Amino acid sequence: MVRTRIAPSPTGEFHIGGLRTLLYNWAYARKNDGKFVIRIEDTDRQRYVEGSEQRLLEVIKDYGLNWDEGPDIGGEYAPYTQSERLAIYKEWAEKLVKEDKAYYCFCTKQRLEEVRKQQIEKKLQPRYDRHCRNLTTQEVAEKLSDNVAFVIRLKVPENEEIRFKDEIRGEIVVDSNTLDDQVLIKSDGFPTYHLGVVIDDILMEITHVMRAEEWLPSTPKHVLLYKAFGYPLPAFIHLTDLLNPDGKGKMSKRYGSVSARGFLDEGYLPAAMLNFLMLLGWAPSNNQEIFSLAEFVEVFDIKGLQVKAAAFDKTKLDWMNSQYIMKMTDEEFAKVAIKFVSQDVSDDLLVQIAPLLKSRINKFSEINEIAGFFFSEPNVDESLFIENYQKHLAIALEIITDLENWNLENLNTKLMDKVKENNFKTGDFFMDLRVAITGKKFTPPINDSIIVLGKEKTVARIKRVLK
RNA sequence: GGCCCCAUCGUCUAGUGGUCUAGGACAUCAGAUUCUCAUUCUGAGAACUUGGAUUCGAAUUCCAAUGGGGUCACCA
Repeated sequence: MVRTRIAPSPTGEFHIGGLRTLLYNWAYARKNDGKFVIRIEDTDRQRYVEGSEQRLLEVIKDYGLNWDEGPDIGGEYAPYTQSERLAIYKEWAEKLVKEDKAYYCFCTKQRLEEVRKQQIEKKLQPRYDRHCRNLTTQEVAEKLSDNVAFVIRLKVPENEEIRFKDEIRGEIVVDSNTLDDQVLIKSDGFPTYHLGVVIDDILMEITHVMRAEEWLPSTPKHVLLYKAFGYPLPAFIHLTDLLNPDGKGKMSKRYGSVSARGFLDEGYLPAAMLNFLMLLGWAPSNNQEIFSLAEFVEVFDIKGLQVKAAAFDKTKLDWMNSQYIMKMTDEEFAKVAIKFVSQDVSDDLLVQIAPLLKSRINKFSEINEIAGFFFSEPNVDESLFIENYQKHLAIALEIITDLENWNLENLNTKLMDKVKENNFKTGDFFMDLRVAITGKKFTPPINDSIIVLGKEKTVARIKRVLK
């Protein structure tokens, strides 16, 4: 049975790249009738952020995704929070020590720093000098009984080729001599990521480890650990990192929000975000662009995963989002829009203006800019008017005031009749009307807007301009 | 710097030795429709990093250079 997982740390907001990793893991489990697991890796108590775990779970739900086992719902392999599994890590690590695959290290932080400094001065690679690697059992026992602070380190074998297969990159070979004796258990008794992740993936029977490319360099250590514990390797799949829009460096806050929540707050639709994300680093063979979640699960295939890191270009995201917005019903549109409108407006009004806005916004945060004049009376800058605008407005006012059947078709014909009758330039006439009503030169169709706005408000706005 | 990964239009990508005068999408530009803007439609420009090797034939295989990314913690 396929079992995938994501293992986020509660250290802040959930990163958009993490959401993509989650999406692939989720889809792969769904496609293969497997299980998708969320495990909280909270072994760094320094960086722990209160409440972030809760927010993480919430944002995943808000994106419309779910999980089969996790810290909140439990499961067969509970607990799913690493800080609740400390005894396991300790036991497993001590077993490694007994088998001479790991060792106690009593070096102080100061000594470590000193060693590192000297290595750098001598232009050597900074790494642990294995000072404690060959302590006698006697020495270890003494220090332990003296309560000297310690860590447990992995005894990386010498002169060994470590091999593993990445499902999308092929075989990767690393010389064990380039590896440091990784700390497994920290002096506070918590495991490091490397220990925790391997033990839990073994215990939780994770079959496919799909994670970001940044983990690739530490995978050899994990391979060593799997071997040391005597378990077979899972399938490793290293997903490309997400790069900044200019392709320079891992995606950072410098170019805007990078949190999964942030994009929702900006007015991107969950389905559009997911659709955009699935195509960043994965492609189907048939060039299809728009995918529902269900379709994605249907066609998702590890073979389509990219090996080259992708730049996160918001331009295409905006287009993608606009596609989803245009497909919404007016009611769906209103339901989302109301969360972004800065004033109190009725649901009914939003449903009415929805058809005028759907093709005009890329994301919902733009709604006040494009539709603000529906919600409150705009300021009108007279310099926007064309010469002799009073004449245009006076005529329009007359027509609108006398209009009996308040509907678009009627308004269109009556207005156009007058335009022809007076030999106005159509564009100029409507531009003046537009500016008087909205205060802007770029707006939804003006007659449609007038119909929604109603006679009373329209008349008042024209009169206000005419004084 | 050591180690690891990678390299097709500006961006996301299709492409697994001949059908590639390299396809699609976004973006850009031009045109059509239109009361503005947008939508929609039509069209255009735009790429195989370089150098070797293998082969009758290479975007596709191999090697090297160059370039980009990642990683080198008692963080994940």
